[in-house]
Amino acid sequence: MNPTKTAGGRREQILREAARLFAERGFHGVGVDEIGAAVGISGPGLYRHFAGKDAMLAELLVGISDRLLTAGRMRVAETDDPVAALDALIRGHIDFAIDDRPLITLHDRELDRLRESDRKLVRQLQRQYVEEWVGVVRRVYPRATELEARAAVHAVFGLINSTPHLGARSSVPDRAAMAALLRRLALGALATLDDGLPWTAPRTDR
Amino acid sequence: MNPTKTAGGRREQILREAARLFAERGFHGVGVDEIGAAVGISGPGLYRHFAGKDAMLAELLVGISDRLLTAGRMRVAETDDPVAALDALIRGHIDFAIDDRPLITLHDRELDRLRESDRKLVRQLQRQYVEEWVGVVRRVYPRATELEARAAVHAVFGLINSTPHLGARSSVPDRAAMAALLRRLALGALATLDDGLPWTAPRTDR
DNA sequence: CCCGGATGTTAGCGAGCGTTAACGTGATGA
DNA sequence: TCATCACGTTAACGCTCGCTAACATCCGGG
Repeated sequence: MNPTKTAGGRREQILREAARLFAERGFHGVGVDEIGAAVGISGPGLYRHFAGKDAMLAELLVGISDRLLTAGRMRVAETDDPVAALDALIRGHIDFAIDDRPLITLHDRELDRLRESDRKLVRQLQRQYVEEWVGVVRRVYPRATELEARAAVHAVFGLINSTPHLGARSSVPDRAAMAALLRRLALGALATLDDGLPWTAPRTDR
Repeated sequence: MNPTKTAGGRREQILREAARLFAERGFHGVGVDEIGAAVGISGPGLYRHFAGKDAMLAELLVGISDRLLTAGRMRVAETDDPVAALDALIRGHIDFAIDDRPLITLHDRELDRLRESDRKLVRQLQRQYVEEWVGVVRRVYPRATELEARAAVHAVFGLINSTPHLGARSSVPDRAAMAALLRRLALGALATLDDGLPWTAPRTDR
């Protein structure tokens, strides 16, 4: 048993390439032949590892949602300080967005291509992840309403998940700088939840 | 000539429905028969108004990119105060994201389905729009580097464009509140560009 | 009155794609 | 030695889908 090229490794290799292709050209825009070619086999050979094209997408989306939720819960459970928990959530999500760009892209783009049952499962996992964030945000910023907190959490997801849109150009900051910048931006956005309700326009006199 | 149901009105109606369907199920996930059914005609009748399915997407994406850029330039040109210009850009983008959700969704999701020439045009318009933002941001926050400003602008786009992901549930704030919240979050995120470089972690003692 | 353009309709073609069928091959182990 | 299994291959089927062809209908103007 070769640990680097076992059957499980093959599956993971296929999933990795499929994720990349799906993110690049969309689920319907990628043929099984292309996925096969990306891993050195051709076309229908994939059916020795997966029940079908749909099954690959389902495994990808369920996997990412589950990992996000599990990691999020773990980070929150590790501390009693809500501020530290929020920071940990932000850092974790940023790491994920930077290191698994294709999956993040698929996560909120190809959800509707799933079978009813899988879609429901993914949505449930996503919702629980959001709830984890909302709970922490409301503890850090008790003046924010439930609706505000929820919308703000989604907005921060959009902020962090914007990373893939920058294209892998040379014009992008390196990993550490990018992560630090995204963290600052996310914390700065959420910090406005602490202000009084009639929020003032930015001062012109700086 | 009936101004409400002229030929141009028909085209716009088709474009509106096509945008909605493309945003819901993806470009490849929608058939021409569905688009036709959405406007009361069936299937190939669309070819009296558009050269093909690709042409509809192209017109949608070029249209939205052009409108964003034009409106952005106008707002920036209307004032000499960079802070006011930035606020105007933010407000304008928010209005767009809230009022034209399908188009915003398509804008950064189905770009690769275009012919080379159209894709190049859309990318050019998008780039110019980003440059408009980056220029204003750098005037407001001169301590930010070019790369930081550019990444921050993309992040703010992601933040504002997160609106469609909230689903049209009842659990979403009304238009005015949502717009105000997004504006606060965007301004709060960008405000961190003004801080000293070694950005401090959020204080625990609040 | 009737011509012609605008705007639809249905039937059908041709290509692409996901999937299955049938078959090959090399390693494993009783 | 040979049955078995894991893992691929190619051929082909059936369905969907974008698009075209051919034909209908309404309607305004000479």
